[in-house]
Amino acid sequence: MLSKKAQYAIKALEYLAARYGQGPVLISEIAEKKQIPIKFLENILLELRNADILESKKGKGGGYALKDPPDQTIVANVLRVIDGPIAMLPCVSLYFYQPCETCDPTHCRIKDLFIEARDAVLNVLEKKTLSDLLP
Amino acid sequence: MLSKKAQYAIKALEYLAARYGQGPVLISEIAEKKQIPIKFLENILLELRNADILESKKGKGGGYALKDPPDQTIVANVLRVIDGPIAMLPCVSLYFYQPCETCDPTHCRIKDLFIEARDAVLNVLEKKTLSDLLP
DNA sequence: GCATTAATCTACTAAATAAGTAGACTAATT
DNA sequence: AATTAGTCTACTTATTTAGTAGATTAATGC
Repeated sequence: MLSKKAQYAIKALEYLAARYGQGPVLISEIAEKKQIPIKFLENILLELRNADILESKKGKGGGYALKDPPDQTIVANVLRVIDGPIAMLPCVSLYFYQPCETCDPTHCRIKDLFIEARDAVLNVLEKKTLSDLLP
Repeated sequence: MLSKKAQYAIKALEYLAARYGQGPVLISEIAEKKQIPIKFLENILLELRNADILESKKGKGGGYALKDPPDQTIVANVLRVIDGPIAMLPCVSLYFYQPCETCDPTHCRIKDLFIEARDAVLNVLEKKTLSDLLP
């Protein structure tokens, strides 16, 4: 399951995707329209900005905007920034790989199974972008 | 990510699949061979038994065994028993469905996306059985 | 250059879940 | 009756999740 944080992130990005090319959007506006606790949303947007998914501007006329066009912003990357690995086991994760201490590294059938599962999800989430969330 | 509990469950079941048809296996044997804390494993096996995935026998000559043959024991069901939903959002879960309060129920593009992701994983995990874990 | 606006940063707190443990109890054998 | 081995109830501890508070910094407009 995605965390609440990741769910909020997707909703906020959906909103920013709809406003893409129209200049910065206030955190408060996103929070109100998408019903997200504002201080929590601040943290989320900051993380997305530090991951180069968003850009921000301070002061009057400031706010947040997508760094790249909606069709360039890949859903899998968003989820990785907020929730970490998409794979179901550390030993089959592409971006958060960690070797498993117990299982035989030469050939593990459990590993094979979860590589298949991982590839199946990634085949969807790596191809989907924020533009797929727009009406 | 799967919980440690689910990872232990898979390993224990892999062991029991290899011993299928050879009578009950002791918890202590599984715990030792698969390097799982024994008291924790007790809880796990009990949950799997209550979910009709395992059967058990008390007293001397007792232990745990698969209820059905390895090729009838579906991995997706095992994961659901231990970790709950496989879907990434409550509103797209088949067995643990919960409506989302905020989003438009008539048509939600976020929902559509995560239905696609869910179907992709289930297409793997519903087809795999414990016999796919055997050598 | 000062006031205002709005994001940034540091540092918490509370609640829930994950991971594991302890010990008494029950059922089946011998 | 003694032994064996799973069952049940109830904890504890650590980690993560979800959210909050308040001071700080940067940009803009006058």
